[in-house]
Amino acid sequence: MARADAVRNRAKVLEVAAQIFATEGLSVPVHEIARRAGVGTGTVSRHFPTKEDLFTAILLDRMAGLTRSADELAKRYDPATAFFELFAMVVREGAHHLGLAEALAGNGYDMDTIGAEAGFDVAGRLHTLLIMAQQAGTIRPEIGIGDVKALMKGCLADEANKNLDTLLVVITAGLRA
Amino acid sequence: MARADAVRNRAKVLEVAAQIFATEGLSVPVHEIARRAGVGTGTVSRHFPTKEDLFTAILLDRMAGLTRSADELAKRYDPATAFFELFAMVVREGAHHLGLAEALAGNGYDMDTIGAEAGFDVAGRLHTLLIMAQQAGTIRPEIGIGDVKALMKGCLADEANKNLDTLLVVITAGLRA
DNA sequence: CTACAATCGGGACGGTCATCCCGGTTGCCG
DNA sequence: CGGCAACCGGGATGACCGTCCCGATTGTAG
Repeated sequence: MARADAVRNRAKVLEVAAQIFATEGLSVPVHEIARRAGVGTGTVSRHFPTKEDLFTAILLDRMAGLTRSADELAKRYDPATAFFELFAMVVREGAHHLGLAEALAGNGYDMDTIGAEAGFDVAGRLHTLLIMAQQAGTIRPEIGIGDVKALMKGCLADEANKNLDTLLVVITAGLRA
Repeated sequence: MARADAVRNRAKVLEVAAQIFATEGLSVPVHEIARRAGVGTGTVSRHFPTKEDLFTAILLDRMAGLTRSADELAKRYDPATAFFELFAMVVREGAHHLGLAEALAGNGYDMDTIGAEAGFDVAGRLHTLLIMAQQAGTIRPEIGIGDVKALMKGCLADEANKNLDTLLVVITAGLRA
């Protein structure tokens, strides 16, 4: 049985790391995370042998929520609406989570693979909705999932995040058939 | 009068660095650039005291061409057409120049400032065309230059660069009033 | 051709960071 | 309450990189 303090420390590290990754991105040193969590770097290393392990754990948590939302949208709305809603949801999530945005921007973390392996395949859900909407004739047929991801990255690149809604309007208008 | 070999070395470094930045991005070590140029790291350092100096020199060269093209477009076409052409031109330039794309994506280099100081203000040209096109009623009025840059980054984020034209069509359609 | 100064090469230095390791500590079972 | 195994802290280690420095070299003026 794991010791109580070990469980507490693991949770504390996870909580602090999630906060830091969200506000300051992935380039924060592990030592800094340990310091703010009030533990030693060794403690972080033991629970998450690699910095990537730590971030993956946090990522999966986020993606779990998105996947659930995706499924709800899919059954509640028509494909195109569900697609655009999910698109906006992912982008908004990334807009106030710097680390997530960086991961989406492809700084070494392959979110698709990570998510797919854990059953939280957000990209897959998006792709399915895209194809369905295209078959229904509501989204341009020549669009690929790669184009969609590129546009998502564009939204996340908006530093100010002030005009996110404007961008979404433009992109939505452009994607519609 | 500068020594002939110094001139040669400077040119060689510039040429090799441009090639490397284009194909492998900005994270290539300076030592590697020196090695491939057949010179010592000291030689690189002397001509370009900082890695940023080296990249800036290359950047300015690219931006000079873009600025010239921008001016031609502006006098040959109506604002909206010129805007979209310039947009496409910048994106295409970035598509086969990894370093340029990274700089646009904001990895520490402020292209706008660099370009403006040297008189190659691509962003400024783009902004002017945008406003003119908006006054002519051909582009949505709520768009800001920040939105435009975000969309540009999106295009450059397309790893495959296969569907660049598709993306441009989508974005153009979305931006039009 | 000679000598000197500009230039060169590449190793040294300093800084950053992720990961590993180990002596000290403490929760927990009996 | 005692003892041990699991756990803790944080310093040590090693990798990477940009920049600086200096002894060796070489172009060039005279």
